[in-house]
Amino acid sequence: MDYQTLRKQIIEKDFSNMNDRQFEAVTTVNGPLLILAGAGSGKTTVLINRIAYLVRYGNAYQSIEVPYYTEADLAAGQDYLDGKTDTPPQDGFSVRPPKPWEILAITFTNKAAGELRERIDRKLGEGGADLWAGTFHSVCGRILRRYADRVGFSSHFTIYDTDDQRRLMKQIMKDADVDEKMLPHRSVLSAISSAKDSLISPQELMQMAGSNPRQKMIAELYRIYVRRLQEADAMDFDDMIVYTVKLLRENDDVREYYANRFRYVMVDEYQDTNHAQYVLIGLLAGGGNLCVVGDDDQSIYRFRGATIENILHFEEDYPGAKIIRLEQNYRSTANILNAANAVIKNNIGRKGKTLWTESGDGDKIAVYNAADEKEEAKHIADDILEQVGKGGTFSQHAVLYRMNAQSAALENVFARSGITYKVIGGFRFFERKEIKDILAYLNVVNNHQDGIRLRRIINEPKRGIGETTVNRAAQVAEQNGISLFEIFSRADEFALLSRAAAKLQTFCQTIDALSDLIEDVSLSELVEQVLEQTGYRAALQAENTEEAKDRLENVMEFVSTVKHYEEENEEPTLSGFLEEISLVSDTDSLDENDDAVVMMTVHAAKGLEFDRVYLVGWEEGIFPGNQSIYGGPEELEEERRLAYVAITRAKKHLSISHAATRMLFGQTGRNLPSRFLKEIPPELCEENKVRFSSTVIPVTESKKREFSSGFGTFSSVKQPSAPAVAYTAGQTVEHKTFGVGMIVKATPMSSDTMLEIAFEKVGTKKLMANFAKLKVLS
DNA sequence: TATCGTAGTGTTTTT
DNA sequence: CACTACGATA
Repeated sequence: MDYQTLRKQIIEKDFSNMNDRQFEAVTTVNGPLLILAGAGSGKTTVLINRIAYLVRYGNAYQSIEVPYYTEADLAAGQDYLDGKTDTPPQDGFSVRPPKPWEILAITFTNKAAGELRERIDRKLGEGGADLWAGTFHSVCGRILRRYADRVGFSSHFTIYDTDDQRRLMKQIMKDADVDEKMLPHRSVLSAISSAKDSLISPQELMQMAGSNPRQKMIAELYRIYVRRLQEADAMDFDDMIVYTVKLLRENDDVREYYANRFRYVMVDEYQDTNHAQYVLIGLLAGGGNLCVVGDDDQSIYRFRGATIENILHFEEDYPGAKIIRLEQNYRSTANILNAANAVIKNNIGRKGKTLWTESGDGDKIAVYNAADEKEEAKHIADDILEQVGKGGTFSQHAVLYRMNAQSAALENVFARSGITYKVIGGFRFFERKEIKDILAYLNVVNNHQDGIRLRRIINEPKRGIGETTVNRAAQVAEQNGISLFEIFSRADEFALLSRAAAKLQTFCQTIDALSDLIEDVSLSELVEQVLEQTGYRAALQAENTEEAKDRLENVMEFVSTVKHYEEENEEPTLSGFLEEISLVSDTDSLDENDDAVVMMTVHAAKGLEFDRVYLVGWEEGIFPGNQSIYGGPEELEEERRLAYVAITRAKKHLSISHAATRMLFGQTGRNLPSRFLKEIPPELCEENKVRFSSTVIPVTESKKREFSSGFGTFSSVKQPSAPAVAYTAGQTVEHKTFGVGMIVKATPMSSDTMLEIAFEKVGTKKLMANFAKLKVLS
């Protein structure tokens, strides 16, 4: 057997766990490639294998005649990248396989990037850490830290979040005397954001505005906003993309450096890229070895500028592009998959594909009509407890809703039922007031120009520096083109500020002293010093209320976050830390090691999968939401894609529910079942599997008529009853399958007792006493 | 200047 | 409902 055939065989064996399509996707590495990957088609594995393939074999499989790489080639490649020679690798293709640091993988979350690195490490033994993997924002951050000066920022520029943007815009509009009633800052910001997503400059927006006064005003505010951000040495999320594009467009050397460095570029979730990101990808993937992975049916971020056109026009944008479709689903049962297919086929604007699976039908989809949102929650809680009682875990369950506000009703019931749960998204740790305060301090210490953060903390804790003082100082700063901080520190020079001058200058000295510490002291020590020197901790301690105690605890928690960061990073820096926490996404914090039911929005669930999924609030006006019902067919199609994403999260069991009446935002409304529910063929569903609810739900006459087919007619309600045997912590028991164990915790619930038992062989499990059929040994 | 109270307001989805 | 923003008062 000749060498090449042998080699081919080795590769085929190495990736023998891939199906034919997947194998093709893994080994097609040269030139543009679009992988249309349906939900659950194993695209993550494909991506990982593709990188592993590249690093191990280069382009060997396709261009078998290219000689096996030699030491000399390696050296040549190294030299090339070090800029010692201008000769690119021959034919534009690599002769030697690329190194991990020559591969760029853009993922949707930081967590996905981390997993990618880890799994590359596991597969190749090493090298994962060198891989450039991250979200658009973190990759841009990394590039910008290095070249920010080329676009007018310093290397430790600040990142403004939505709240900072809001504050800044409110200030700008106040300065410009714009009436918020006519033009809310919210709409200005969203207009600016979509302009940035499309790479439209303030000048261009002004031109586009023509004579429309409202549009002209927005463009003018945009111009000021951009300037103010630059003065503050700050970027918002959109800026990170915009300025990276600007950097690469205007600096040939930088563009060439990255385009040459990244010989292979991969972009996941391509359907959710916006125009700016699209341009960025084009600039980075100068070499043409671009592979994008996406699913037009899962495009759910139109509201933040994502355009499905990017995926629909990929072939035109990159001539000669190859398209590979992955349509075999390995995640869900046939019933779940068919339901998803049935729903999405009602959309018109799509590439069109039908997922199939070899797995069996599985459970039917449980459809449940609840009286109201409380009953809906109870039903789910009962179902989860039943599963856990049978030996299941909490963490295999997920509840998905359309908006964060819907979590409250579920949390209430879950907490009372003794269900361990975790809410992803909503109010985040880093959005708490006390945390934002400390972050503001750190940001100001890091960057004195940061006026927005400075305003936040100048009188927190109270220093007797009021709004009037700050506004006066801001005016002086604006007139002289000096930063607010500098005015504060030179307060004695201005008559207007004489009254507060001493206080202002003391404050500035404290900040300056803290800034001096950055070089000499560890990050956590710096944070300690900030808490100490600024009097923030002392002020909280002095308050002596429950709330202050709570906040103090959160502050401590924050300090341990800092310590954690220090341990995780080889060279921890203040700006690095601040950037990292600005860019964490909600799902990054998801840890599948703790056993808890996961609750989150459908958006947040993208890319995740669970054995048992509960979709709540499938009602007209909720899902699809009113906005989309009245917002035109495009909006509705996006909503349907969202439904498709929701359904395809489930592996084994899917439950969809809707409530006849729902209390939301303080009002009780009646909603009809969602149209998406009607799009699922009835034969796949099992309607209203009536169960014994643990509590009496009062049903009024009028309501009874509404859903007589369902809950209303079933009036038999099981009374809460104590379990046959009373269990207490400390008892030793025997379970049929788990063996002998000791009860660690016994939590009485409405009609049963939840037991936490430490088994000798299988570890700690949570069981329901009535289900577990335990034998008491002692 | 700080605090308290009330009125008003807005609520998709997120890096 | 829950939060914020603003205005009146101490």
